[in-house]
Amino acid sequence: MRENVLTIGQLAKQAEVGVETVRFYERKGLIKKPAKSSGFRKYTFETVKRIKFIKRAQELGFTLKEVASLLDLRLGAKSTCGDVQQKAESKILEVNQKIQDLKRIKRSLQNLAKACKNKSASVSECPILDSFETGVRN
Amino acid sequence: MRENVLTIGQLAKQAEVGVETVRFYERKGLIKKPAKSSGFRKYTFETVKRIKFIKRAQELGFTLKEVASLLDLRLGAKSTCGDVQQKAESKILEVNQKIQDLKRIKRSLQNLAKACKNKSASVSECPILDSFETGVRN
DNA sequence: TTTGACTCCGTACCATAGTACGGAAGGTAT
DNA sequence: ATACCTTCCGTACTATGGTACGGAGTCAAA
Repeated sequence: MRENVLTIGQLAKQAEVGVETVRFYERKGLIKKPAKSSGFRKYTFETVKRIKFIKRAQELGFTLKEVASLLDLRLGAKSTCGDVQQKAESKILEVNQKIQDLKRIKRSLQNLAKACKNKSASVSECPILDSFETGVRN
Repeated sequence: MRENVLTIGQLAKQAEVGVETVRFYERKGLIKKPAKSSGFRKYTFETVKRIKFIKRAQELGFTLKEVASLLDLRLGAKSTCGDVQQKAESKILEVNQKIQDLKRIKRSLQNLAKACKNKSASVSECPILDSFETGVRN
């Protein structure tokens, strides 16, 4: 079996998930039903990418439902170009907000590390809680 | 009741969560057990911040366990300054990686929106799946 | 002082995202 | 051909992060 197709086990290994996870994603419509040969699923490497994307997007705080909507943006046969563009732009705003908030957390962590280095400031005064306060300071 | 303390209901409203969520966080050790007066929990506004931080950090892909470890960084009575500094710095790396990955997703979405605007490129060719591919392209 | 709203606590239930199980059938190496 | 591995499918179980329920106590305003 070396013809550019993968069994579910090989796919799972490449994508660093369990076989059951692949079938779970299929049931949830996150990956499309693959061709089958004598009842066995046959995947292409495209699906490896797709699963890796799903896993990472999850770690970035998107639910599987949201990941699905990210992935479906491009192949909505029924959605118009304008729809897709609009959805993409609203996702961009959302992503931007996440980036900003992570930067705040990062700055808080940097302050904490610095305070700790100097031993000058009391560590228990670390402003991490203020990360999302007021939106201006910090 | 206007003395700079909050009942659990007032706290929940301020923090935009349910009362049950507050009690859940308390059970999980994410917020410390508050003072009680005649059996009723009394909170300060500090806890509002704390809960908002928890909620947002979750949306950024941290589990409650991870949020706890972020919050506990600063008040580890038993951990040395060096420990805290090291942990903070490893969190910073993690946060940086999230930021980078979100930027990739953002660029993919921008390409998608642009392709859609021009109608020149085939939308189904959107490279969103390549976001986490190879780490160089994109 | 009664009424209504809020709180107490424990327990039970829920959705999301998997993970495990088990028996049958197909594929592969010796 | 025999073993062994993988896959098949359905169902059941798990962990996380809440959400709801129910009966009792408390508070505050009319």
